[in-house]
Amino acid sequence: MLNNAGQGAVLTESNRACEACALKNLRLPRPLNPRELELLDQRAKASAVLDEGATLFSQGDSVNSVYIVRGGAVKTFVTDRNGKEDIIGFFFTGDFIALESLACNLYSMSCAALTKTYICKISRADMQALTHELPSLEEYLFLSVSEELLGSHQLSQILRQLSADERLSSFLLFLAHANERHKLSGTDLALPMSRREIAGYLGLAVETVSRAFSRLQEKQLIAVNDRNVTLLDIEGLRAQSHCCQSYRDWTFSSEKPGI
Amino acid sequence: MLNNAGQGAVLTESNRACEACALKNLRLPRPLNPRELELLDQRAKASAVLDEGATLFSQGDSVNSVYIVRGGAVKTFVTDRNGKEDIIGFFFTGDFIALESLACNLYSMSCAALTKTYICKISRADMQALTHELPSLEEYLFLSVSEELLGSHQLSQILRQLSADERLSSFLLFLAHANERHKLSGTDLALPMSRREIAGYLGLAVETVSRAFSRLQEKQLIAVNDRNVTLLDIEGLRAQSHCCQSYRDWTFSSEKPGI
DNA sequence: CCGGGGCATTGACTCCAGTCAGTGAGTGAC
DNA sequence: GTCACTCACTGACTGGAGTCAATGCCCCGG
Repeated sequence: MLNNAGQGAVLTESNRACEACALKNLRLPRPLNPRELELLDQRAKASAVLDEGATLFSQGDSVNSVYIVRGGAVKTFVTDRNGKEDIIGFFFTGDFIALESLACNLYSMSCAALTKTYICKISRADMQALTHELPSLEEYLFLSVSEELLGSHQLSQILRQLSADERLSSFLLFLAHANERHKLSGTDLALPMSRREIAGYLGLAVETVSRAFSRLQEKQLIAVNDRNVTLLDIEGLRAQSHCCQSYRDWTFSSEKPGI
Repeated sequence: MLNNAGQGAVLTESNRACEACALKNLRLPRPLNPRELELLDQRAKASAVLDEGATLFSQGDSVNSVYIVRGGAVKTFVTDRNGKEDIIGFFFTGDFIALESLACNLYSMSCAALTKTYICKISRADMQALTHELPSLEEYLFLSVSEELLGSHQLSQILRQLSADERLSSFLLFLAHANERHKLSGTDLALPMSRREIAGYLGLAVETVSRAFSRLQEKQLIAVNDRNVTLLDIEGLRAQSHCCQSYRDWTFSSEKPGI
């Protein structure tokens, strides 16, 4: 099912592209200062290129590294007894992947690429050294995971309260938000994930996701062309997803406090 | 609805009970070392006693402190437009409450006591000072929030996949687990929360929770007497809740790695 | 070229959980 | 004592989402 197994995925040592790369685009609880960036950059030598569908790590693998998406998109997921994938999260350029796994020895989830994806890798040992050199990085990690947790609470709320159409509206707004963070269109979305993956994330059946797309289109809220979706009426979508303005908005509002 | 409002709840300065108190029982990603404990202890002077239903903080309040449950139980929640409470989490003796809120200026949720509850309070400034004196505490906080996040993933899984009976089974096993952490019975549970609160946590209607209790009782898996529940067949319950052995088990397995 | 497979969509049917309604027990105010 | 209120439970009905099935599209390989 997944080509290109595991940790072995095309690692190119000392890939100097890192120097110019997207670490600066790390999703920010607060901006990294130059010194933090420089040190991170020095450590983040090893990188990987994942083809679509390739696995970065699997549930049960030991946690030896931290990964950052330098470009592209990945999903984290667990596979239930029926073979259905339960999607835990999507990660885009600049995101730490499953940072919270550092609290464990073994991954409790798998990670695979949605599209061709470039990964920065920092070994656990390097990360440990870094956080000792640079206490503010530890704080940064705390803030990052905290924001993930706040986002997860919102997802839980969505899963508890919202109908299929509302869930999909929330999800599209979340993607639009992610797009905007990367200076892409906030209305024209090229979904990197399949309907099945959306279903696995939103806790719906594939057919239900498909029908929800159709209904939102009928309501003139979006225009759907396969994986290309145009948001026609952001306010209408926001109204649909009432519970939360847009996924993760809380966590990104106003300036950032320290601990 | 909630008696006894907010931050003002019966703060007794310099309550020396702290010295002997439950900070040692902090839920552990790893044990705090004696120095960490001592420093925490010194700072955690101010404490609060909350009557049942009393609010510790409300959505929108500014985040000025960290709170730890010294004894009792609290819920964190948001109230939706229909006045229904969406329960985000339950916290018991030794737990940090909504630690991830340190990443924000304002609370994105409210917190209220389920029973008479004793709270330790550490001001944000003290916390900041502490983490500078004691870098390993920062790591501790990172691990704590990471584990919360891993737990939240499991909850999301529960909300996505499981039927009402299965959700309740998972929840009861989670409570049993929490009980065991506090050296209480893992089979005889005195639920500190109402059916409505369980419903708000599991994303169900109150009536559905009630019916789920009845069905689990019919199946001889539990014995229900109002808020006193006896788990008769742990393995049967575990089978019901298939997705995850027991809520948070992942996060508490094996020894604890550092970053 | 055609066949196989995955993806997306749509329709028909089923069923679980929500809603509405009614009951009884317990508690607190007066 | 009564009244009002909350909590827990149960029954009857409804509806939204899951399931099963069929279709069309596209891509890849032989």
